[in-house]
Amino acid sequence: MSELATKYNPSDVEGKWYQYWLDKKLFSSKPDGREPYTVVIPPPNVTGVLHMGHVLNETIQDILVRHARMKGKNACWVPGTDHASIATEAKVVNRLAEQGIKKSDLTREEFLKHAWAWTEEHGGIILKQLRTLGCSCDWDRTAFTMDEKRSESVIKVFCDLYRKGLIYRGVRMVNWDPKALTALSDEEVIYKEEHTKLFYMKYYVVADDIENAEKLAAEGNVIHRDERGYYAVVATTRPETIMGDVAVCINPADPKNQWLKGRKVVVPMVNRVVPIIEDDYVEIDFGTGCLKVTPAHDVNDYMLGEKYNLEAIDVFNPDGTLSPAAGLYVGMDRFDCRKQIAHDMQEAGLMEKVEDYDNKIGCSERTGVPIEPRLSMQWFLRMEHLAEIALEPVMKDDIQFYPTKYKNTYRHWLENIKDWCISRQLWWGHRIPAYYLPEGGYVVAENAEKALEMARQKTGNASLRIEDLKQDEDALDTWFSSWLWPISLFDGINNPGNDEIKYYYPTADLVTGPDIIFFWVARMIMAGYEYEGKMPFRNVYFTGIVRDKLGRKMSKSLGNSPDPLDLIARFGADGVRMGMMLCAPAGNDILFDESLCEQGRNFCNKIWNAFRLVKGWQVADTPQPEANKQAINWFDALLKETGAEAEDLFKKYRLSEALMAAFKLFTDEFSGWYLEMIKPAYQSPIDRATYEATLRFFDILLKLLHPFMPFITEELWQHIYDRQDGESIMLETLQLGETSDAEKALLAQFAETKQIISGIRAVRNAKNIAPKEALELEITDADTQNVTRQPALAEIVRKMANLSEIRFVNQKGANSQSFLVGTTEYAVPLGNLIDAQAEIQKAEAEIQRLQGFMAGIQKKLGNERFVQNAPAQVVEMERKKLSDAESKIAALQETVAALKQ
RNA sequence: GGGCGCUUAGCUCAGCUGGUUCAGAGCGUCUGCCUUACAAGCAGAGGGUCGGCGGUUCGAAUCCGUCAGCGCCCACCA
Repeated sequence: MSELATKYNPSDVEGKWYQYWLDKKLFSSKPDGREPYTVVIPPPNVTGVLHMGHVLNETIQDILVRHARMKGKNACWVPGTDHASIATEAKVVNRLAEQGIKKSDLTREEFLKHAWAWTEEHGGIILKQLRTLGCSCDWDRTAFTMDEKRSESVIKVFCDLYRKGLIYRGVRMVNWDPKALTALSDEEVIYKEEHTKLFYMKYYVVADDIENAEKLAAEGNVIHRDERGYYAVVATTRPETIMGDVAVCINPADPKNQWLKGRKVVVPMVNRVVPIIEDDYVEIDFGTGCLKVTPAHDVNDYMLGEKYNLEAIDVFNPDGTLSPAAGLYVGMDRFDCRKQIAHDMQEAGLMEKVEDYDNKIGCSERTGVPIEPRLSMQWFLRMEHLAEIALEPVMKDDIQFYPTKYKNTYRHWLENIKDWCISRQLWWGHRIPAYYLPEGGYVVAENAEKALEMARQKTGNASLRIEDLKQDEDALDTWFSSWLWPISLFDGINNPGNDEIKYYYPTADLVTGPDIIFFWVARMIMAGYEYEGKMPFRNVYFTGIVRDKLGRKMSKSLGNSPDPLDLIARFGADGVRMGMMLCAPAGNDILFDESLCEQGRNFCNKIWNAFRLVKGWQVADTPQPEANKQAINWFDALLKETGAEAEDLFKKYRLSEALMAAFKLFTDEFSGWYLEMIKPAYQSPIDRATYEATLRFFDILLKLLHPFMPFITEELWQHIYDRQDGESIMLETLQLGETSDAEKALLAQFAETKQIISGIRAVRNAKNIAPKEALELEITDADTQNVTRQPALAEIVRKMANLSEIRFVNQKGANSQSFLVGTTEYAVPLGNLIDAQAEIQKAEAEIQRLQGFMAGIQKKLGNERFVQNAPAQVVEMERKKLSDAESKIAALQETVAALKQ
């Protein structure tokens, strides 16, 4: 190790140590007597590839897991992937399309064969990528939401909820994705702002004449008439749905439209005669106050349809083209139809006007296409009960959210929850275990055999065969499997109360993005209480969204997302991890910039070089200098103090601050101060006691840093001492203990010592004196408690500031430059380098400032209400400030006097 | 349309229930150094009337009100 390169090369060590950890099974966890610490990975999509969001998320988890492991806990981080039904199915469909195969030409079995092939080909790539990041997952536990155990769990839970009456089937208005050809849950719809048009269309009134037209107009009615007759004007953004119109609705209190009450109007183009109905749902001030009612294609219209018993005419095919029921434009895409019908109505004189309009359109989260509200038969899960059991634990902080602001979001959702549409018209997923009977009706059962038994019982027909039953074609929503993840990973659904679930559940921390708080977090809490009677995790750490330094979301289309593997290749995994963590306060968005990784890499290099220095020393059995002894005591105290600070930050999940504390400890305190204090003169050996203490410090520092930077810390830890095969820093524990009062005093003394040294260096800098040139220091004799009265500290000051002498004097000589530390003045004699005039000016300015400062305090102390009301401590502090300022002024006045001589 | 959050040095952020010498950190900037661990470095310095206004208080970055800007979430105005 004595001929180490001056620069750390991560690629030399990362692969080596990861393999070592794997070979020695260091990530593996089995239940034992230790306290468990469990984390389940938010399963990435099985066919996904690593992006910066993952890097953030998995780095945080790995830090927490490694930290817990080093606290002596039995850490278990379970990895796995999600089948991501709709996303994966879409990818498979696309690939098949490239090969000229249409999904509709395949049977379910054939399609699934392709899907599994795809999954095997691409599946798990992301898990391999996590290894390059250093993630310490127990890979033997790798699970998949569609593997055998997890699938069994899902089906079992479905059946259970069905039997409890929480799952039902029915025709409802659902969010339909015309591209994926499936229903979606409300959570899978995202609203996008869009510039559209508002079309004002003429609905002619079925009446030759309107009696009292003038009187009605005088009362505020707005009556339209042209050469063809009277008409109502209906505003819509979706003219292509008029073929499904079955009524026009007005607000009964709308003065503009009183004249329409009880009348009938003709739907343009289709010439259907429909009634005017009245409901106060309609906003009087929107458009013309006339709403066309299309129960099959709008949630609210559906509600009106139900209320007034109107027919629902579905004018669209599942793929969003016009259906035969439309009668017109059959087969045309809904958006082409919109343009066409608008044009045709314009031609036919049926369009009053067209305005620009900004609208929010619900789009499919996965395919991006606008959602079509559509009536269809779906499976739903009732949520009232589940919402109820999931709310309180979060409100009471049994489950703690970081940051807490998400509690509000969580509560709001649960308090306004709607039933969960859990069926998807997809093949890739868990098939709904409902079996339809030949004579109608269905049974729900874990498998076909059980279903058959139930069917025979239900029908009384003993000759019923399995082939007579038809299983539901639909699959379950992906989240219907992932909501069981913390339980199903330990097989708690299939084998309730087994040793693993008893030991590992509830898990400790969940790390995830706030974007899936409803999709996943809330539902895991529901399932946790419903099936284990306990919370699934104690803490939820919500990460922010990774953005670029301009604040833009990272995306493929913007091309602003760096490839994590490329970053790792350039900066090392430790460098990337540190770069990520430096900008990652919980819950805040992450403004990521490559230069942060550079900082991480530089820090690795710093550690590396500190190691080179220490390991390069010759060791001799010489007596230990007193100064070294004190430096060691000081650094011991500092380690304890910083260790406790970092520990506290860990508890608060302020990981970037914990890292910063460790970073500063290593860079500033250890490298900048401690090593410089004890560093032997060039080519001189170091005494053994100091050397060994230094190795011990290095060992502790590496442990402190290990959760953040696993690779370099392992590499160097292995080289500090001779280690046994199988040993690893990740298995070490770190206990530093409390700082004693004596140590606190020592820390204060060193703080002062450092200030003196910095003061002298500042003088050097200001006067451009080379570090090699030794200086002298004068301190007033009156300061009997000065830290430099201690020979060890004086020695340190001498060494670090390159002084030839420290003198205690009655009166300092002329021509010296001075500075204050606390209330003590330190003077550096500089001979003719001193510009007396400038020094006097500086000192006088400082005196003036201090006098102003004193005046303020005196005023405060002169205020009776302050002295009466403020705590004694605070008043005392003010008095101290006052007397300190007085001393400082005295010292400065002395300086001025000396300079003026 | 509701709700939540944010606004502190050039950038990213700490500053908890108001009071430890006229506000802190990292990065960047500036100055000087190729000093025999590290120029991916060292030493030092500069930089903020804590978004605006008003209030409570002996005392406010911190509490209250209000305005402005930004962000997020929820919501059935076609």
